[in-house]
Amino acid sequence: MMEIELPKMHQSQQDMDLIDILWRQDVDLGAGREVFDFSFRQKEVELRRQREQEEEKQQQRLQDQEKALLAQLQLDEETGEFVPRSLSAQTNTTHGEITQNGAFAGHEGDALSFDECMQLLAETFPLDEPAESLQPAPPCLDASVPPSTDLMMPTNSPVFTQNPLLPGSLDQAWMELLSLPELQQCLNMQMQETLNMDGFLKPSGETQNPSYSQYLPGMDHLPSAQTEVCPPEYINTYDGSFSNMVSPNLSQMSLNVPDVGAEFGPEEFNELFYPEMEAKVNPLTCDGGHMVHQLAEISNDPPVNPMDLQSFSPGNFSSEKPEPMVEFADSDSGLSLDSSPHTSSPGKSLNGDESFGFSDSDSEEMDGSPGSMESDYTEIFPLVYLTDEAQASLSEKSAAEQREIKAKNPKTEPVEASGHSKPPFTKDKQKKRSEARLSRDEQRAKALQIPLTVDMIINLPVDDFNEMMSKHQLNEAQLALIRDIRRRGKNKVAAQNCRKRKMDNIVGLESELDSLKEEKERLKKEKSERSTSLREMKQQLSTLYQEVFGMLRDEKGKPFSPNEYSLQHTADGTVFLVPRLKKTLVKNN
DNA sequence: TACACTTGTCATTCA
DNA sequence: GATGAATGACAAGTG
Repeated sequence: MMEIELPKMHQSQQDMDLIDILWRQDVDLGAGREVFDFSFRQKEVELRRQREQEEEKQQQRLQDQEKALLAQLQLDEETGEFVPRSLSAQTNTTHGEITQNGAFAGHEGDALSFDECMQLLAETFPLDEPAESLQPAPPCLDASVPPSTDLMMPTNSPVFTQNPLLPGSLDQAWMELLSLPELQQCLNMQMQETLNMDGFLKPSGETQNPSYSQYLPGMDHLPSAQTEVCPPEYINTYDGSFSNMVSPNLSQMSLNVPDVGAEFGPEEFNELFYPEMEAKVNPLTCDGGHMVHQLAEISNDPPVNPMDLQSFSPGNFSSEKPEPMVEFADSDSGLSLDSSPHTSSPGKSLNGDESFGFSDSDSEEMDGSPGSMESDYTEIFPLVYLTDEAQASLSEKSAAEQREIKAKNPKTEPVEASGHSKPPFTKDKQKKRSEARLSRDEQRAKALQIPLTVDMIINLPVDDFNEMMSKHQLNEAQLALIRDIRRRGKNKVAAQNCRKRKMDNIVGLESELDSLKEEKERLKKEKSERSTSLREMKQQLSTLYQEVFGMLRDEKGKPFSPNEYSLQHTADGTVFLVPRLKKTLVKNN
């Protein structure tokens, strides 16, 4: 039975590979695979069925294995250091487990060939959906996929260079896969995400891999002994990330794969980048219950600082600019990144929590250096004001209530509290600028020690304002500044309202213009219809005229000549036969 | 670097 | 005359 089917299968496999090549050549043009051969699809369906059966067997085997591993991981979970993978995530990552870990495959005695790996990849990515295949959904965007799923991949890749059971071309293929820009971008995103979420590196290797994968473009060729310290479930995740990220047309991509560093063995790499980890985890193996015990042993050790790992990571050797890493470390404060107007999003900049650490003295110091780095802080500074809710509520309160609230929150943002929580053209960034602009007035007022808030100066009624002014002894400069602040504040609001009205007028006029255009088109159509109707009526009248005129006879029974006579009718409907000459005379009369 | 857009500010007019 | 609203014009910041 198998002797008969196998040759057939191989033949179909050859056809499939040939069509695969053709399809991958044209997939960039948007051609679907089914375009090439209809019979191929039938063969493909059969092949898929066979492979699905094989996969089911493999998956069943792997699931049993994973269950055992999960049971082992649960033991680690007692230490609080390891979180077991979800079954679904592992199920998605089971295909290539054997293929990616040569030692593991050898242990199972069920290693797949490179072609089989590629077939599994081709199945993983639906070939009849080139659009999706060309743009595989980054697994990092999939919440269901653990971050470590992707990040484990690069650390496992170098193992192929060490694995005598696998062909050398497989390593190159992995290098190509890892060199995919999309994959690297995704890995970098995962790296950033992981570093943002985790303050320390987990001993499970989830955060080791980010630091490693981040520099894959430059150093992905370096072999690593990471797989030796890697629990098998992470090796499983390798396949999941691979199948999720690698596009089926990867063979189309010609990449300059760096020479696999023969001078970099896994031990050298580990000594270079993970000296401590190597000392602790080298005895680890991927099989047996020893791993669990040793992993628990690692988990009890102090966690490795991710930045330390980054400093050890290959990126520092391949990157020409190690300085950004130092800056990145400073970004943990949450200020350096967001403080930059180029990198900070308006929403983040408006987040009061991030800028809450600035004090009044900070803003005053920053005010003296416009355009400098501190000026950016000056723009952030007013964001420590009340929240939007408080500002909105402030805008609705009376002046007295506002004064009361201002007493508690002296730095209430003036614009928001002035009843214009939503200026006409205000965006977040512009709102930030607006706040920064008014904060200068506030800082000027503070510099002159004006005992009134800018909001009070601007929004108080004249009587209340005068009363407040009379309560304080103000010098000339203070009075002038208060008048300027009040004038500018009111004018600013007026300008905003004016512009809003202008825009509303423009919108209204545009709408009116549209309606007028529609009316014009309707009238033109109506005119055309009327003209057509009139033309038809004239035609009918002419026909009727000729018909009636042709029926008229003189005394001799001869028809009247149309050149000598014509028919005319009066208002009462009476019709006369009038000679042409007489008709002319009648007209003249 | 040029350009468009937004916003703040000033000057002016009017009620 | 003082005040506020409205608006054109200009400058500065930003993408």
